[in-house]
Amino acid sequence: MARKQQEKSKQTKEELMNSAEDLFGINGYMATTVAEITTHAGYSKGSFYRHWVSKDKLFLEIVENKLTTYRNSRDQRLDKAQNLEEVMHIIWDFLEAIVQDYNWAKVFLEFTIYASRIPELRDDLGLSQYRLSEKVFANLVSKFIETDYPPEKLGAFNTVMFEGFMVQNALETGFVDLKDVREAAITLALANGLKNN
Amino acid sequence: MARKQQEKSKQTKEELMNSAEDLFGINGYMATTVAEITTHAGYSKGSFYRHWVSKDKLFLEIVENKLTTYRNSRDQRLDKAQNLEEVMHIIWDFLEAIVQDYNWAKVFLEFTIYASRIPELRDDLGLSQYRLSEKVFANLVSKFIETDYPPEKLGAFNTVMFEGFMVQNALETGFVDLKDVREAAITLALANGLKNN
DNA sequence: AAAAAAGATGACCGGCGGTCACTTTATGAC
DNA sequence: GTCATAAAGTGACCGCCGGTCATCTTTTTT
Repeated sequence: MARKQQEKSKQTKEELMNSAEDLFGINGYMATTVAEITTHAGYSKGSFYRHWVSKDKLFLEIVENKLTTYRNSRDQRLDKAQNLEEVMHIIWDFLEAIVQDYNWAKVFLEFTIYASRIPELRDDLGLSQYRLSEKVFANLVSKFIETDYPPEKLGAFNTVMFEGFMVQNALETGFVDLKDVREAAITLALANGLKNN
Repeated sequence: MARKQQEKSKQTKEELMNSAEDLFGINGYMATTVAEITTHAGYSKGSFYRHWVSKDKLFLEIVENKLTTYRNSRDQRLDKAQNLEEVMHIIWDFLEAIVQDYNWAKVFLEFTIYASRIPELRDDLGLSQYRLSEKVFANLVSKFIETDYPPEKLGAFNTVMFEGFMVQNALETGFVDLKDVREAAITLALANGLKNN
């Protein structure tokens, strides 16, 4: 059995991922170098490429792990929703949890913009496991929509407003906070999705 | 008189700016190199740094020029606005013009996210000549707001939704288009800013 | 015509993501 | 225990980036 080596390899990969997660969260994607990631974890630069083919792919793997975690905690609560407003609050609790995780949402936004210029990476990010959940949002709200407003648009406005907020937040303009945006998103959803509101 | 030299210098700078504007619009900020900008304009790399201290500062100068142009055409129309909905349409005509200019809004978004990690650059972008006009928007809408909803927030939601749309647009997710976002922004403004709507 | 000033050049620098020949360590057959 | 094999780990090296600067070329001044 070559178990000891496999375990060591797995452990090294985890140490590198944790190191990367720390550094990306603090300094952002671009400003974090591969050499910093490996040095911070106690390895040399060459070790990195035993585990990932590029810095980009490591990032995608971290994103996938994080989003999976968030989605699990979100989905546990969804059955309890009774109306459109409650669904919206669960969606925004989910989005708020992302913001509060180490500035991770800011890093994700940075990577998203960067990736949009690289065709292969943009295609990767279009896959559902890497995206905020436009389609899931659409399914969630569709049960409670009373009008003929398209649920996929109503769902997508959540990501539009969330990502717009992230841009403002990145620049620290201070005009709006997350609570304002959450309220605005709910106002908009109720205005479009309910009759007589 | 050293006029001939000054004119030549001015012309070179303009040629480099035009070259940069073309290439940024096509390939984005990061992917456009200084050497490409100078070669495309018919000069060597060293010439660039006679006119700007960095690639960043050139970009800021282009942004300032562009925003000044947009604002002028926008401000000519503002006196005619009679109510909140008309003001919102003028604001969104302004934002729409930005999108339609060579994908420039996408490039500006890319630069904004990049700059947010660099303190000096972030401070520069916070200055009004480089920003979409949260405060101007606030002044515009405040005349027609009937509720006690803060006008600066109502104005800022325009930039939030616009920049959120830009992120979606950069990824080509295709869930919402600019018309949807414009309508949503107006719905939101009327819901928050007018009574009995 | 020659000195001075300004414009233009490209080799060079440190640092980046990524590569690869090499060293070190663990494994398993004997 | 010994030793061949394979996997883990290393760091010099590559091409390219933004930015620098000694040098060359052209224009202006005297």
